[in-house]
Amino acid sequence: MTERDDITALERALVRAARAVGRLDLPALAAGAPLGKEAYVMLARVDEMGPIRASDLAATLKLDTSTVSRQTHKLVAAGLIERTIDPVDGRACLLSVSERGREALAEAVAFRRAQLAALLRDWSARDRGHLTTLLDRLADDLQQPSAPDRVAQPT
Amino acid sequence: MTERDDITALERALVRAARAVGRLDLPALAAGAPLGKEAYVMLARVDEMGPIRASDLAATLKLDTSTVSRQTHKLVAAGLIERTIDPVDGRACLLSVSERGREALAEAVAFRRAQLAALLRDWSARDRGHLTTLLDRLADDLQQPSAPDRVAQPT
DNA sequence: GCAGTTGGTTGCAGCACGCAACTAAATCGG
DNA sequence: CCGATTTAGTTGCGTGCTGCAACCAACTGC
Repeated sequence: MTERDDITALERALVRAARAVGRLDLPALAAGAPLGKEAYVMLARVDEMGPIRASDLAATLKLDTSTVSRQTHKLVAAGLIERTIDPVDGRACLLSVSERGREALAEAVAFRRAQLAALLRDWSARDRGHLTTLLDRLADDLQQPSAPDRVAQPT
Repeated sequence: MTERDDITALERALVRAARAVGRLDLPALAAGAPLGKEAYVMLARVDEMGPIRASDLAATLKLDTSTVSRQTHKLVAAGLIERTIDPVDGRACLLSVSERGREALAEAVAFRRAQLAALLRDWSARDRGHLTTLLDRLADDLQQPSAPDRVAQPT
């Protein structure tokens, strides 16, 4: 029974926080954020995973390839991403962050960091670190392990 | 410098976790979840805030009244919410959860709890509690205090 | 070299959302 | 008490992200 309430409370907190985080982006854009949420996530992923195929990007983001295709096209059009043909496979393309993209990403990171720092200005470093650790672990457990998509499938 | 990296890491973890939580819903629906994310949030809010006006609901959810109007209409059509005219103001309506709605909500809560419990099955009660506390505080700080929408406005 | 597979793009549809225009009901001032 | 203004909610319109399915082009295997 304790665990029951325990999990329920966590679920509530999770939904609430996820919502709050998500809603942070709309006003941020109005306030001059350089990149929208989706562009930011995608650009950051491309940046950290080096030249990467569109399909691999889609896989790591758990998005449909069509969605990635559209988003990357936007980023290419904006000059933030470069697309080169994969030398070992003529139909694939390798995505990498351009110089402009790197700048935009740095700017976006700075903006978000400042925003978050302002919002959490009275948190202790200890609590921030703790939350970071727990969130990373949570994200890992939510995606990686046994049940990313399937939740209750006997296989 | 330490704080700088500290916040950056937290921001990354936050985005990742929020994304993971959000993406949990799509497969959940496929796996038989009773309520979509939005319907769930709205129904839960109506449940906890008793009979509530549409405009107040919109305010607490930080949504446009038009969005709330549409969503609640769906819920009413589904028989999960009852809409009565506010006795003290003929243009306002009071929303409350119907009996069917209460059942659906309970079912949804149970589903989500089970899902989460499965995903976090090897977490200690201590860590779960800690995360819950931190997330609640985070959600509070992200919405309530000084900077819910405006992020950098001198006022 | 042809059949089958795989990477990516595009048409289509669904959904949530915000803004603006609108209706109806309340409230205010004369 | 009546016209003017404000307020609660609804609806039209446009936008953005998303997945699915059909499609094209390039690779792979027999």
